[in-house]
Amino acid sequence: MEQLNPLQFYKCLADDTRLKAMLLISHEQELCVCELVAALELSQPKVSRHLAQLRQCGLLSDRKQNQWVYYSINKALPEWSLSVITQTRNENSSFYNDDLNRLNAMGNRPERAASCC
Amino acid sequence: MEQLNPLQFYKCLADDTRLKAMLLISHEQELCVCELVAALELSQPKVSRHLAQLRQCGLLSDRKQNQWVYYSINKALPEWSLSVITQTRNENSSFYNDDLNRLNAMGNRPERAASCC
DNA sequence: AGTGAATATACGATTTTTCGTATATTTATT
DNA sequence: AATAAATATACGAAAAATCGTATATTCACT
Repeated sequence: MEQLNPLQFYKCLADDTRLKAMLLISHEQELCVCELVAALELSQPKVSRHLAQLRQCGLLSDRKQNQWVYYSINKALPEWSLSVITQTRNENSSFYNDDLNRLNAMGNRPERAASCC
Repeated sequence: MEQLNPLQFYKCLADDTRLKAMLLISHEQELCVCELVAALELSQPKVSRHLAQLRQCGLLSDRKQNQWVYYSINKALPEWSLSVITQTRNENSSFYNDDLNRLNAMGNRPERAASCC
């Protein structure tokens, strides 16, 4: 288990698919693969591959529920990197706005189990 | 003249030479090419090429003085990106500390003209 | 057991990025 | 004018990243 270094962090953000996935997940708290496939209009293997890389580098966490895998921002990330993600999301909504619209227009989105209570 | 988009910004940071150059320049206000060559222990064309890319993308400004070209963080960058650079510099000093030591150990550094007064 | 949906992975091909080396340009100095 | 230092650029080679396609895996449902 090694500490995230800034070069590895920025390499993860330096790809259109990965950056948009990160910003969408940050905006929505968590998303499953099929939701990202719909939002980004990309093939399932492409999206899955990039998510696997983000998870391996420690930027994303995943949880399985039924047949779905939900990805979220890894809360154990260093504070500076969480802050970078949040600021990028807040100040660049036009960069991923079309994707967000497609996500909201998507039918048949999987239902989350209530987290508790 | 087009607006910096976050993907282009992070692509610029996703290279060891460019990221370290950015953090060192941010730390030192401005540096010339030969200072970065000494600090990073890299060839002059390699450093020059990466600095040209950072300038073309709008991350750096340059000014010429005598035979030297000084690079500094472009103050016209969007606030979020300036903040990302500053936070990355403040929270990752171990990433560029060896380079900073070599810079400080460098002899014959060019003298800056007093900026004014 | 069989089917279908959601996800992950393997592998070769392609594209993109980076690099070393040589050379051009500019400025100061002799 | 000639030389040297600092910097920039060109170009083909090498390395790295990405991709499409095929296929494997897992789980729910019948």
